[in-house]
Amino acid sequence: MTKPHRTGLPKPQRGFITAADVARAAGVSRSAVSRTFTPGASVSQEVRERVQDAARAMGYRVNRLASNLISDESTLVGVVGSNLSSPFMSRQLDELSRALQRSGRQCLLFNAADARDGVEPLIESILEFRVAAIVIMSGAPPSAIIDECLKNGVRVILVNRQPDEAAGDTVVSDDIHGVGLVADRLLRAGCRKLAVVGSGVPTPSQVRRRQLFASAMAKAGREVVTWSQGTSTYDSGLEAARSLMPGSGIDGVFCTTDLIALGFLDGARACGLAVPEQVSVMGYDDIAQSAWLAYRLTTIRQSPVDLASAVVAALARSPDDGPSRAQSLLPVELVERDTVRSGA
Amino acid sequence: MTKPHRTGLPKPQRGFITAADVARAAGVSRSAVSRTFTPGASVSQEVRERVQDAARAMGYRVNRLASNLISDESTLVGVVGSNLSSPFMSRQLDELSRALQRSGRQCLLFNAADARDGVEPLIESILEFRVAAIVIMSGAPPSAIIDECLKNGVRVILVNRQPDEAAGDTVVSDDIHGVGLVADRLLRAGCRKLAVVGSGVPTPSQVRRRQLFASAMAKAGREVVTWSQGTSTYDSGLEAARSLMPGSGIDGVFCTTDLIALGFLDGARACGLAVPEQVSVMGYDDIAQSAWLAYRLTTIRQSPVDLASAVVAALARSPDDGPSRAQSLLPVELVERDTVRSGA
DNA sequence: CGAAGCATTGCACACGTGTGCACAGGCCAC
DNA sequence: GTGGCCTGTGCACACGTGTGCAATGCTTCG
Repeated sequence: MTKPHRTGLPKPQRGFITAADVARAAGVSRSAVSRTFTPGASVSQEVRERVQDAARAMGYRVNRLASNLISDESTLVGVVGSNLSSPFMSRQLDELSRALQRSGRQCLLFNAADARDGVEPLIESILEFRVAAIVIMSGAPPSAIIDECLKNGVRVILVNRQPDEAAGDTVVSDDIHGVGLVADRLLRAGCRKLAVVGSGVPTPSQVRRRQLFASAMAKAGREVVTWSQGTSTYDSGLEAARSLMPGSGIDGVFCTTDLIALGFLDGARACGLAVPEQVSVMGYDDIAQSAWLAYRLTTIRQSPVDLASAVVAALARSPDDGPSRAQSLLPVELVERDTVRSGA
Repeated sequence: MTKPHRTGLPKPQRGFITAADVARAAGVSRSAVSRTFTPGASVSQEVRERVQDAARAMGYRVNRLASNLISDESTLVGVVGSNLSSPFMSRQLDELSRALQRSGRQCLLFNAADARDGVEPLIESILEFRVAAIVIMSGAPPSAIIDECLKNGVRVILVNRQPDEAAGDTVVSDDIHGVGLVADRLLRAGCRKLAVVGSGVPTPSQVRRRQLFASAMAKAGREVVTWSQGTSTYDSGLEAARSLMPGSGIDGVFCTTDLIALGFLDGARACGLAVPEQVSVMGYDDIAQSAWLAYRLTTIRQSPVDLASAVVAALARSPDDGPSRAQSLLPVELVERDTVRSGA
């Protein structure tokens, strides 16, 4: 059912005021109205004011659908993510959406939580809106569809995804350095028997951190127990501590995510283990909750603000240079709190 | 700078495939292509298959900008919120975006965090995209602009806002019942000197809960101390406990938000107060962290899933019935944990 | 005073799609 | 055999906007 053809009524009840309406009211051509709202266009001061007054009075707003349709320069950015309510992801989304807005873009959000058959249909859907770019913070898009995005002039930015499989710009946390800091700190605390606790879901950062930690410890000649089950949640950490720790002799634990680490801390305490006297625990991300007095988790900080800036910077790069494959490494930093034995 | 006029090249390098391209390749008219992708349109099986094959091969995707431009039936929903990284808000956004997607809509997200001069310019910007509706989860939009949305056929749904000031549908948590549960529970625990702790930002739910609690306690003849400073964060709760509790004799506290309550708990413990033996503490929202072993906060649950359903239901109501002012009350529920003395 | 330059404005086309209308062709019933 | 009905298809218009091109009027310089 389409909009009924403009009736003879002077003011159509439904639908928005168009530039033609404003032009008629201001006694100018429609072009003049369009130029009034186009920065840098040539309009006399007098006409501009007349148009602006009429537009204000009538409640005129440029129709960006029509505008984008013709100008081919969209300010829409598709963002796909899952676990939007997890502390780290929600923080990332918060900062990203702010940065996008500050740079004059809009954020078309797609939640991948229900995407049982991958993010591909989501990306298809995003492309229908002719976005300028797609930011993927979750899921593993097949490289075929990424290539198709790029072919159509849609930038693709992968956040913490494997960069070697597909094209597109990549923004990744410096896991090598970060996990190195973790390994150093736990060794300095004198830990002899280590564990790495992560989720069973093989997201790129999960497996990467686990492998980096294992190899660093192997190099130092330390034994490492691996626990990977469930999802990346507080409950997983809780269960890990309960079923892994009692009588194990483990005295140093790296949780691949702060959220897991906090659950692990509570689980360890419930088992009667003293942190950090008997077990040292480290996390990764530095979510807000890690600073809470009940936890004071020693962890690795990666800054969502930096991530947002990096994404916007990647967006700003001229797309005419062809499908770039630039990778930006985000700095990380050790945050000392109270869950690792002092290295004295 | 507009797209260069279609050159003589058989395959334009930039930009998307159009329905006309597909029609040419499949040897049919452009109408046939359009009808193939329009559910319920009349196309023969043979043509449909030929079109679909060509479309798949060429990577054709309907341009929803052009489609929305003409059909006037947008599936885009503007969502404005702030504090997107707070546990409760991020959970709400998570559920809302999922529910919107499940109902075939898309979510255009606007972060109001940087909006120093109100959400009005944000709403202006949203309207330029000719969204079907706007969901406002934050900020206090002037009723003038809400009326203008409605006049243009854009539904407006206010989440936990004051419904009496402006038109538009409203979805609110049942604060009256919820705060009633809080008051009952604290009285049943035998608390004699109460405090209500909230942020200094006068959001509707903040002031509402504070007032309801104060009047309920006044009715029961109990003294109530009010503390409202800072924002609705963990740190506010922490500071409140430190500067309010020592030597005050307060034995029952209602924090208007779980996040504040968790900070308050840590602050109270830091002051050497035993919870719930010396102080009973209750929150509101039931965020995930409240169930963590370090806190086990007794609180009021309001379900973000219910909220999302209510918003989608409001969206589904026919807009032809004129600007409705329907209000849906979300049920709340007492969650008993360990921060309130047993009522025995 | 005339010519040239410049600012301003309107016309007309383009963007990509949905769909009413007319028309063609096949099928069925009388 | 012929008229009526139904299905399928193409033409053409509409949606609201940006902008190149030409025309107009004004200013300035020689």
